[in-house]
Amino acid sequence: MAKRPQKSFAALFRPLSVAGARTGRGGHGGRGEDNPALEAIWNVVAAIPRGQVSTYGAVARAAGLPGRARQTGFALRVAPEELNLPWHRVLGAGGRIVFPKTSRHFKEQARRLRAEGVTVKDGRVAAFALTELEEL
DNA sequence: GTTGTGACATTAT
DNA sequence: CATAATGCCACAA
Repeated sequence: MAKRPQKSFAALFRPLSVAGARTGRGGHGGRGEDNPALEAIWNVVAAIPRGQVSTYGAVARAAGLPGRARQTGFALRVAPEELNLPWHRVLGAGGRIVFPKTSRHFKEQARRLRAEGVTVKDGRVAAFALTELEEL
């Protein structure tokens, strides 16, 4: 049966030249993904313990980027799967999933969270599952 | 260099 | 609780 290729999340978005996310800081022969901000965010996200969830704002703050919650989303969007980042452990404010309920990501994220031991109800997770990420 | 958009947050209505 | 508006900052065209 020919089922749809079902591309991965990142594949669906296809940010195009994402690899060159570097803000054109060219110069000295460096590699592309040298964005400290992205790396910091990835680092924080990867540091989220299993069974716990965090929010974009908290991750951004833990990454050293207070007030840049959106950048957290951007970082995850361009995050290569090779990093195996638990993006599903990152939710919106109040532990609310930012994806539309009818979206594929929503179900996938909820499904994964359940697998982690987190109770998801109506696109929300138990508040006690939220972590402050006191990174540093 | 300007405009528009975004895997958000917060506050107001 | 839902929607609207505003803020905030970075990236893309």
